[in-house]
Amino acid sequence: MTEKKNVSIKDVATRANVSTATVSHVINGTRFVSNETKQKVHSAMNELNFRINSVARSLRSRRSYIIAFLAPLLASETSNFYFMSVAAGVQSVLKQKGYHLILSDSSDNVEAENKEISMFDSQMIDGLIVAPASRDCDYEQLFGDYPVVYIDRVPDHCERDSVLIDNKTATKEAVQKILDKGHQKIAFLSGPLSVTTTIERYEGYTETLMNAGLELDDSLIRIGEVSFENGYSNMGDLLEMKPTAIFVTDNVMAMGAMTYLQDHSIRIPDQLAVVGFDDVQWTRVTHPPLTVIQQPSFQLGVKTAEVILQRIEEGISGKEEHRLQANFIVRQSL
Amino acid sequence: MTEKKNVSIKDVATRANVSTATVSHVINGTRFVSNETKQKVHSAMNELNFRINSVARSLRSRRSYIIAFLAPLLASETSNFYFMSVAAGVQSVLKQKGYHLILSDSSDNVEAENKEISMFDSQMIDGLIVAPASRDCDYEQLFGDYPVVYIDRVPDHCERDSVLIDNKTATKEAVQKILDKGHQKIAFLSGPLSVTTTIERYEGYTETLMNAGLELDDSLIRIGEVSFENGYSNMGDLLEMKPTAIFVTDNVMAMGAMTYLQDHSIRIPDQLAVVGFDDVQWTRVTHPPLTVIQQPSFQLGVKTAEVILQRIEEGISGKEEHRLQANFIVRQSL
DNA sequence: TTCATTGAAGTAAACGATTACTTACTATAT
DNA sequence: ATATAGTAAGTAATCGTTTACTTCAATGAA
Repeated sequence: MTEKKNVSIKDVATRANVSTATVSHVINGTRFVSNETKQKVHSAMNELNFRINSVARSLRSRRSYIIAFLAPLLASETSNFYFMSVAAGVQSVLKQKGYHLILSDSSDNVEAENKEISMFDSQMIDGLIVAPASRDCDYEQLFGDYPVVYIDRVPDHCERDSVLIDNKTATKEAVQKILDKGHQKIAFLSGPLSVTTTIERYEGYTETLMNAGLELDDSLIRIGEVSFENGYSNMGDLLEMKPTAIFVTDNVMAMGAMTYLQDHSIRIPDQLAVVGFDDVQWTRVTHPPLTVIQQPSFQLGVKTAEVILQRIEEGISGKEEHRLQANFIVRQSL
Repeated sequence: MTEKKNVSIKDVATRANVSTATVSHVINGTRFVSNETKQKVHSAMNELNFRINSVARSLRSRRSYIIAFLAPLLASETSNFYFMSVAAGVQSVLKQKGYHLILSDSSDNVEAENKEISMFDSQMIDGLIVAPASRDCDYEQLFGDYPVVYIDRVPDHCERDSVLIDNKTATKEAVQKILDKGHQKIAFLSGPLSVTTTIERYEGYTETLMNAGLELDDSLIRIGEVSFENGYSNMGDLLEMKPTAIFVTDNVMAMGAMTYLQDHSIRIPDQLAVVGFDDVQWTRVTHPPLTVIQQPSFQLGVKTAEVILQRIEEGISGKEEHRLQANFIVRQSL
């Protein structure tokens, strides 16, 4: 790389015949500078093609304008882009405010996650947005001196702000809709109950059935690792219990399930009604298009960004819970 | 935020009764330090819960271990996750090497893109990976003093390394396969020819037809903004020209097109054979599953990360073109 | 005329690491 | 005994900003 010496604020100051303090204040608008002087400084900056060194700035001002987002971004084989969409929402807000976003992948694995967290030191980031991989991990001791906001899920003893989807309400609504269609044997297919998100959905399902005076039938409930294959095979198993409807809480598993149904020419919704989670692209082009609970993923990111930005501004961490409502998207699979 | 004073290398040095230089060398392994002293330093670091300040480190060492990825990440309404998948590939390599990734969205818009580039100053990032929004923009003057690698596409007068998909070869192979099935009237649906990627695909299509001794029929060719709606409506228009097969170069448009075909109960591949681009999730669950050209998006990211990391190591920018081969995934739509 | 006030800009000490240069000591060769 | 080389670690300048504190001149009041 060419050893171009960097143009510093000092060079600008010399050229404009002012002090570095003045240059800095012109750049940041942090104190009054006469128009005349401002002009001189601006000219000097242009002539020298000055670019501020944000690292030096961060060091001194203790602000980096960088926020980290830690989530299972690259997770499963059939990549789950849910968090990417969330990230897009975060990004859209930060961008406007002049912040940068660092994306980190936790692989939904506590160790990888902890390692990532310790890679961020307090000076490097102004805040952290995290979708915790585990419920029982003492995150507090890992965090540095910056605001933290949990997104999508929270650990057991949550001491921070959180922005979540109202999973239980959404699930209850969906299951109720299924009941309203006259179904009694409603299967439930889901990922492991190791994150609050899944637990809430599970509770929504069981509570709704119980409220309707139905017995819970364990053989209609399948919980397993999230994967296409798992969705596919579990669908086969569940079908033997003769359900008339199925509710799938994860879109990757749902895709496996739908593929199974398609491979075996099961007519939807006649033979089996299907309701899924997440309004991902493919749900619109299946035959028939899938009825789903749509999580406002982008909005989730937007809200989270807003919350963390405010905390950064205030200079304090908080412990507020924000819930976003999901939408029930009616298509033809129910 | 609590005004916790940060533990610095100085505090560690004092506690361990050594100099800051020694502490630094212990941390970085940059010169020999006796085991005894190393021990003292490590103990002191643990006792004080020392975390290195990477900002100060960057300032002095002129290395940030941050690489930026600038691409149309959040692009269209029906979010196109192609670049997210590429980012995942980049990320997987960087993570191993202790680098961080900053994701920036260009919105495929030159102005937004230029603004983003100028937000990165030379100290902040060690390298830039960019999918240029435009062919005719003088990027060189915008870049700072770091290696740059173009990904997926290149601008007109490319002076940098690039990592690309061999679009032309892939397209030729695909179109040839369509011809081999006996089709003569092959429609072509694509996004604007404003990026090299699309141009190469267009050339692949025309050349293959010409090589086969067929006349090019402009009425079978549709080029327009990338969107679901555009895919949908263009599919309708094209159908009037009675093609027996269609090649769609963009997955968002393909989704629109497939939806049109499904809505109008066109039998695939009997009435119309379809070949798409990108092996995105939904192509596996359409009826029938779509035959596509699969771009090794994750691998593209991996390769790019490797290239830029090497340039950073070498300290020089280069101008090499790397091409990755795409795969033809045969499913039932052809 | 003198002193206080205000306005505009300068001085220099941080921020927390890295690193070129120097030092102090030990061991070996002459 | 002295010069020489080698080993382990210390000193302090430096990276490029921000910012608390100071300065200087001009203005107006007494």
